[in-house]
Amino acid sequence: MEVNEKQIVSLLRQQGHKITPQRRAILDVIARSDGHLTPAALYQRVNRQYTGIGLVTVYRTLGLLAGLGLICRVHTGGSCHNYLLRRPEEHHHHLICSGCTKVVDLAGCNLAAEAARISDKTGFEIESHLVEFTGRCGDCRQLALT
Amino acid sequence: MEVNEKQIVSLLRQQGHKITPQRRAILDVIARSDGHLTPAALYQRVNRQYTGIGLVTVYRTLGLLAGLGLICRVHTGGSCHNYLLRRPEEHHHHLICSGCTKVVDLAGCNLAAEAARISDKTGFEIESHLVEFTGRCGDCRQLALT
DNA sequence: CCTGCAAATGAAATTAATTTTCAATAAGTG
DNA sequence: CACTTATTGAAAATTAATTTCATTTGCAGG
Ligand SMILES: [Zn+2]
Ligand SMILES: [Zn+2]
Ligand SMILES: [Zn+2]
Ligand SMILES: [Zn+2]
Repeated sequence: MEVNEKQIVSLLRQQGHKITPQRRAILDVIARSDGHLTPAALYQRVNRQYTGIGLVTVYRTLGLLAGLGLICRVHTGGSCHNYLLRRPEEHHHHLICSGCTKVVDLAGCNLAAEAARISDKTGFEIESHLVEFTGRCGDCRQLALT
Repeated sequence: MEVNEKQIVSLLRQQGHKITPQRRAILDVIARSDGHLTPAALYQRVNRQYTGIGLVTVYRTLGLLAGLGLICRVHTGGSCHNYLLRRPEEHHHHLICSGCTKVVDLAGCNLAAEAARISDKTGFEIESHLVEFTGRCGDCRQLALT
């Protein structure tokens, strides 16, 4: 199920990207890592085994891989420079336009059962959840047509 | 349904926070704003009507309000300093431990129907979605007991 | 095996967001 | 009114991420 290094390499080639030692090193470290890493943490790991691989290259490679859907990004809350929305109301979800960053509140949430299931399965005590849909609003789609 | 300024003020007082002119100004602007704002944008708006309110105070007030659940944060993708996870596989969701930031992949997703419904209702063309559950893992809960 | 060119790299500078520090100020209690 | 303590804001510090640009290099084509 998991995409292995060889597959990634051939996909990269297919897409016209070059296979550099740096990219190989990064892929290798990712392949042998568990869990998740910040770009900086990955940079450190890579440089424990290989030399002279720049942080910029790590950023660029991660961007490339994420863009191709080969790795995934996680918002780990923390101090992400988030946008703020007014209107408290109850818990709800968000719909964000990728064109103009307009945000629409989505009332209602039926994830309680799902949360309970996850809790049972994983032993986590679920505290909260975040759901965001991303898409293009009508306005932005109009603009794209011209 | 919405919490109004007066209610917020009394809640703040209840919690032992002081009601300063700065906080009033920020609350006032939030109350009259639509949609969402970055801290910087809010800062600008506040200073169009009031004078001498520092950006730091805006940050602090937003943090306070968000902490009390009176406003909400949105991750608008962009260049949030995200954490990265290995393992591509198919689309899936995440469960994040708020104690140790451990991330667990949650296989399966049954939000397609929901996405279609949202699309119909809002006119957005849904491109993707993000679901994150946050909770405390077994290990972190153990630690908390001591 | 060469050659040439576009893609990729990395050091350094830059941009940007957010947090910390700390002295001065002011809210609210009694 | 006075006192205590939270709050404020300017400036510095921290941190993350991107841009720039000269140099290097993968690899396609000969
Ligand atoms: Zn839009
Ligand atoms: Zn929900
Ligand atoms: Zn944990
Ligand atoms: Zn999903």
